[in-house]
Order: sequence, then structure tokens, then C-alpha cells
Amino acid sequence: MTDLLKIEWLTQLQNKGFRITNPMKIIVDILAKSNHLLNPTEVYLQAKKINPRIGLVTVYRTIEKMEQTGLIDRVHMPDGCQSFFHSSDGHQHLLICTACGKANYFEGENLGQFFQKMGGQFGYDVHDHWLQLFGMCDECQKGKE
Amino acid sequence: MTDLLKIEWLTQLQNKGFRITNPMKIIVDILAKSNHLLNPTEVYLQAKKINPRIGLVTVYRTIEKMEQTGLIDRVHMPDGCQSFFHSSDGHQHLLICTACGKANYFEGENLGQFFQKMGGQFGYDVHDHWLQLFGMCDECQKGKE
DNA sequence: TTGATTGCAAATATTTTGCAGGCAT
DNA sequence: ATGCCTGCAAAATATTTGCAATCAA
Repeated sequence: MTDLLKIEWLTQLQNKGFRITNPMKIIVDILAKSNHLLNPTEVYLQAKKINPRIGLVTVYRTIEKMEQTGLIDRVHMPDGCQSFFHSSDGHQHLLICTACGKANYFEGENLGQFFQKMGGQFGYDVHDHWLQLFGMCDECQKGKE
Repeated sequence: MTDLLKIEWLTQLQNKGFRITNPMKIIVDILAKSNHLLNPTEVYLQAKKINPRIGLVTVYRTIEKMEQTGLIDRVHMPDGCQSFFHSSDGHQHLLICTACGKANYFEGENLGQFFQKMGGQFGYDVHDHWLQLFGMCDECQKGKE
């Protein structure tokens, strides 16, 4: 099931003209399977377990290709902005667990129109908005008790 | 008028136990007066015009103190997260011009409750949210024509 | 006077680039 | 066979730390 996503991503990368190498497969697999935010070093450490010859540089370069292809997005948090997560399809917003890094998307409903109006009051032509919720996921809530 | 903010900030820094030096006054002045996002290097370049002896390191350290004191916040954007801007008082959200970096706060109304509910559906206890609008300010819209 | 702050230099951390060899196409 | 991709080393960037001199309190 998650492998479907991996195959879909590899196909998209190939269509974009990138070559499907072993390091790429491993890195794509890690990011496709994870429901947690991952930074390049974290991806690198996981990748090394599968193939110790993989270098950090390759992780950076592969992440860049995946970003270009729209498969993953950089996620910004108060304490850092080097983590990545699947892109959403359509206009969704992130819900992030500040304890463990787990993340989910949710539908933003029609907030866009409201934001347009807000911006207009200040003379801005709003073309994008950015919404993230920070909280504690169910598992981390249990762990705290 | 903007000087009032500067004096207010210096007072708060002093109350926090920090010493009010000449470099600090200059850096506080720059950040208090700006209605644009500024990164440490930009602050440094402006500060040098007033006192060429100021070092970049001092800018970093002063920004840190101002952040600790809650006077400024780090602002995250798709292409970078090293810019700073006045903190808002109360729960407000940023409206940023992607062309020139000009920024404004606006009231978020009672979105918090809505976000709590959204997060609850995924088992999250939402404790914070982050909303930013990106657009083009009136001046930049004129410039484009 | 006293110790926090400054500014220089150096250290660290993070990300990018150059290049020779390897591998997908 | 061609040229993109990899992994190493090195470079470039961004930020932090050590330390002696300076300056606010």
C-alpha cells in the first residue's frame, strides 16, 4: 500500500527525466513510508542502514529532485526548517506533533476567500497562505500520562 | 512615534537585565523602525552605516536577546527562515509581501477554536497554530504595472 | 569596581560544488 | 556508448564560541 506511493513517485521522477538508481529508490522509499517529518540527516542515517555506501550529498540531491517534482515539501517549524514531508494533493494544511514529529494533512475548507479579504484590507493581493497546526498526537498524549 | 517603540524595547531589555550599549541601541532602532522583514546580515549592513565598528556577531547576539525578550519573532518563508520582525501583541497573524518583504499583522478572529476541532479529528491536542498570508503589497502592485 | 558586552578570530554546523569513476538508459 | 548520478573531498555559507579589551551599571 505504501509501496504504491513509492512506485508512483519513482514513475514521476522518471517522467521528469531523472534516472532511477539504487540510492534514489532507497531514499524515495524512506520518505514515502514515513508519516513523520524527516530532515536530510535523518534520511541519511536510515538510508545508510540499507546501503552503507550512500552519502549525505546524495540525500541532499535526491531530496532536491523530489522537491522539484512536487513529491515532498519543506516543513517550517519554530525551531527549524530543514524537515521534509509528502506534499499534499490539493490545498491542505499540516497538523504536526511537536513531541514526535508525526504529521497529517487536513482539508482547509474555504479559508482562502477569507484570507483574500483579510489581505485586501491592508492593500495586499494575497496569492497564497500558509497554515500549520501544532499539537500533541494521541500516542504522545498517552506517553505523557 | 517609532522612537517610542525603541524606548519601550530598550526599557524591556534593561528590565530583563541586559545592558544598554551603543551597538544595542543601534540594532534595536533598526528593527523597531522597520516595517520589513530583516535578516541578521541586513541588520548588520544597516548598523554598519551608523557605526562601522559593529560586528555581525553582535547583531546575532542582540537579535537573540530581543527574541528572548519577546520583542521580535523569526519569520518563516518558503525560501528562508532567518528573517525577523516585531512580535505581535496578542494573537495576530502575518501578512507578507513576497516582492519587497513588507509585513503587517492582522487579527486572527476566533480561528483557534476551529483549529482545535480540526486537530481533534486526528487525535491531536492542538496547542498552537501558525498562519501567514503571502501576497503583493499595494506599492509593489503599482510597480509591476 | 565588576562583570556583562563587544569585536576579532577561530570553531562548528549546514549545504553546495568539483571531479573522477560508475551505472541507467 | 552517452551522459546523468554517485561519493569523496573541498568549498562556500551560516551561525556559534573563546577570549582579551571595553564599557554600563
